[in-house]
Amino acid sequence: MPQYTEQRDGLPGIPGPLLQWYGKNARILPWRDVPTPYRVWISEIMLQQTRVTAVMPYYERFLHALPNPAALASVPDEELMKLWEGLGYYNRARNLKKAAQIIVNEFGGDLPSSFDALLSLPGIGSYTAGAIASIAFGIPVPAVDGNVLRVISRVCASYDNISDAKVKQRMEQELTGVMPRDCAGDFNQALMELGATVCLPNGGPLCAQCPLAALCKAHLNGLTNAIPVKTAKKKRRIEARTVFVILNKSRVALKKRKDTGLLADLWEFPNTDGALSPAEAENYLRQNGIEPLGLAPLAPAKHIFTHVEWHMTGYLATTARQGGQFTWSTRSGLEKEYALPSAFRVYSKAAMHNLKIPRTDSPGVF
DNA sequence: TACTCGTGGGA
DNA sequence: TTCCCAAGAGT
Repeated sequence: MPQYTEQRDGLPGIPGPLLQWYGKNARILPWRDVPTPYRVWISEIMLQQTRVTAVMPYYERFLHALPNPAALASVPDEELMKLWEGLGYYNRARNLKKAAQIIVNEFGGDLPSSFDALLSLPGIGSYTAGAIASIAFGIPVPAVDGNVLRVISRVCASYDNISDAKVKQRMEQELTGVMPRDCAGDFNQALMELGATVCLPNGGPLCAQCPLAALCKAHLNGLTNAIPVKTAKKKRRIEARTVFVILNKSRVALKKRKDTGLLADLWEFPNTDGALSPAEAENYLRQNGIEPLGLAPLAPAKHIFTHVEWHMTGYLATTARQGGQFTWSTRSGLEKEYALPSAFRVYSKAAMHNLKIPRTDSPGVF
């Protein structure tokens, strides 16, 4: 207990210098412009495990297409996925829609203004509930994300494992005690901003620029390299797959993924386990109702997910008939209609390239 | 608790 | 190349 309170006694000194620093160094971001509850909500969901630069091209487009909870609640799933295409963690978008339906049906169309009600919505956990409550409603609750865990661990020189959920819960309690009541949103954003731009991970903190350097125990004791402590990540497994770009005139074969697991319910090019030889590839096509006229190998490709790595072999095939259990998409459909995950990007490019100029079915053109 | 769920950028 | 990881949540 003594060591515990001693570790934490630096926290009350944080708000003053931190808020002063934030006043001068806050980045100009689209979602900070007009922080309405809906806009803050959308931004916070997009930013989960996702960098600011990745969110930028999606945010305004999403807000324009779906400007309020009612619009989000009634958007067709395919349109929703297309808006989210390439951003990853697609369940975030599905949970947005589910939550919007609850907001419309149970909260009169406006986001609820209490931490607990926000927390009850799909896709909103303790961090996001705290962020919306504080930034959009001014409620003095913490919003502890990876940045905050790192910053506070270093300020306190704590060797607690920040991967442990209990450590996060404790930090939320402690921050509640020092949270300025009149500017909770700025305080939370300032902590995150400091983590994102100054108190960088992996031995890269810019302590010379840090407003908390004078009271940061990790900095004062040369421990910023060792803190925070985090559980090592598990190694990825490797899966070999063979992907088919099957063309018929100006259309390409697509298939909808199953509704569970990785990239659930998104679209894909027909593909199967293993690295197939040309003979095996031709066999696969016939078994799936495709009589190939031409078959040519495409460049191999790799796609890295969090827990899996796809090593892909590709084939470009032409067929005289739109057979098989496939959906045949035009170039326009590929661009505007079907949500195709980034994992298939190289094959999408190959398809687009070959759909661009209609040409005769000849293997020689590849 | 441990695992799943995407993607892209930087060291 | 390889690893880390980014404004996490759900199961």
